Amino acid sequence: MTLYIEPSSPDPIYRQIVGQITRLISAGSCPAGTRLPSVREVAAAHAINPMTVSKAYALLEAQGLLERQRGKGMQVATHQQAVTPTETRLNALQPTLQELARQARQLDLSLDQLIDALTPLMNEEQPHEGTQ
Amino acid sequence: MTLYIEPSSPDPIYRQIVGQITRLISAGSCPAGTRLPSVREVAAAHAINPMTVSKAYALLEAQGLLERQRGKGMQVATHQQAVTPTETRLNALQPTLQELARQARQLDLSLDQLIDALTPLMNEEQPHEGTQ
Amino acid sequence: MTLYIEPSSPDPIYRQIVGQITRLISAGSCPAGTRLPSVREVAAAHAINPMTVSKAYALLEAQGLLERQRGKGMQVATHQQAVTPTETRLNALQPTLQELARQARQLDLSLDQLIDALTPLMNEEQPHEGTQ
Amino acid sequence: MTLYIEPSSPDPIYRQIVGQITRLISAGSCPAGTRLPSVREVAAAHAINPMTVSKAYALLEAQGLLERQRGKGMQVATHQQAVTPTETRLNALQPTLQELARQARQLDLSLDQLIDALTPLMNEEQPHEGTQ
DNA sequence: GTGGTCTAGACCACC
DNA sequence: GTGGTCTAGACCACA
Repeated sequence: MTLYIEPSSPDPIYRQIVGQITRLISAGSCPAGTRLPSVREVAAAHAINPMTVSKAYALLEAQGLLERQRGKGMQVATHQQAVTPTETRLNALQPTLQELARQARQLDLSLDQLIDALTPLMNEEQPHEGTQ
Repeated sequence: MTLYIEPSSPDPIYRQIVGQITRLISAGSCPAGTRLPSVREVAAAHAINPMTVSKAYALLEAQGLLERQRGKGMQVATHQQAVTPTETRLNALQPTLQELARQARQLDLSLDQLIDALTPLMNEEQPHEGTQ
Repeated sequence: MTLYIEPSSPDPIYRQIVGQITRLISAGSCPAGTRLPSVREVAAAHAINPMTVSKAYALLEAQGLLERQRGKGMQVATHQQAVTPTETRLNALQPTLQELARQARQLDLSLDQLIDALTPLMNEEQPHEGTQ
Repeated sequence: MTLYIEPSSPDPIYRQIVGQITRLISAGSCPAGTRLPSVREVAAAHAINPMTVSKAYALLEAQGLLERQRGKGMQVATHQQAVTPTETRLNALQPTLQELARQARQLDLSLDQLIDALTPLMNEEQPHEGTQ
């Protein structure tokens, strides 16, 4: 459960956190019950405001993905499915896919060119991942 | 040079305009010297405030993509290359591509699954849109 | 990083701000990372509308001279050179120099006359100003 | 009496015309009675709007520098001094000189550097001159 | 007709 | 606290 924050990203830090945790859970990388790093840990590790981390956790709790254990921090909700079905995970990717397709069309780039550009990005050994 | 505005999009109207024009220019759809629709035209056509359009144009001018012709409106900067090379256009797409790859890896989706999801989006006859 | 505004100047306030900050940065007076006074501070200090300051900052950001730190204000872009080389700074002065030379030639004034007129202006202790 | 127009200059076309003619007259290059090219000639020669030329001529007439001869165009006012004294001509240059000094100080450039940059501009054989 | 400038005010998002 | 976004309205400058 390592998070990667990009402070200069166009999308806000709290949303980066929400997005990453959401995806890690639905991919099954964090089984139900997994303990999350504390707000302070995350804040210190990335030199960001604890309020920002707290906001992200609160949103995830409101969505039912995380559970708060008083005095012990947050954990992945126990009633979480083991793994979200592939179709559901693809749906979660739709907005980004559509955004990409839109920009590619405006830039007059073909599907093949897209695939060529995407392939190395998917294959390369990434530390883990980045912005969100 | 038709613009498509999505007022309810998460990203602001002026940025939608900036993004679209930027891509249209680099795709070669607007050769150097092309006249842009007037601030008032765009504003009236999309029922938005002229200031919003003006702001987009001012930013594009600051970036050197547009030039002002006093009393005659704005045009695509004359020192603009006819068409931005494919490589450059692919570079412009990098942030979105990386974002997609990161999300896909976090969701534990494969390159093939990505391609399958992307293909229909690139092929389908898009009605016309362009959030950015 | 003190700004001097001349509300009655022929050139607009936002452009005075843009011009001053641009020159301060290229003279090395504001190393990369320097925090800028907040929009509201500047607006209050000079009794001008915050939007006017904001516009100047937005343009400087579009030119890549400033960076936004979300929730913390603006700073001089980190990829900014420590000090712009003399040659570059002289280049920034070229338009004004050429303008001067043109006018002087039309007025049938010699280089020596120009220098005599310029010398006191460069030596005098300037109170503080900066139309742009 | 050749004019040089720079449509993309920051200062408006009509002001370029006014400035050039004013300076040429005060330098003695256009003795009293010299006929000026017609509004249409100037407009056609520089592909600018006749209204713009007309506005410049009207301003010069209002200042007493030009006289309108009905049906025959404009000429340099007959009561014009042969040559404006040097001091007066230097005064006309003051705004540009001050602007230059201000920018140079903000750019942390020295008087000597200014002179070095100015010297070639004053010596070079210029077609005649440019913007204004 | 074109764009520009500034103001005032309301509201949002982020940290 | 920071900046951002948009609106509405008034007025100016330029061609």
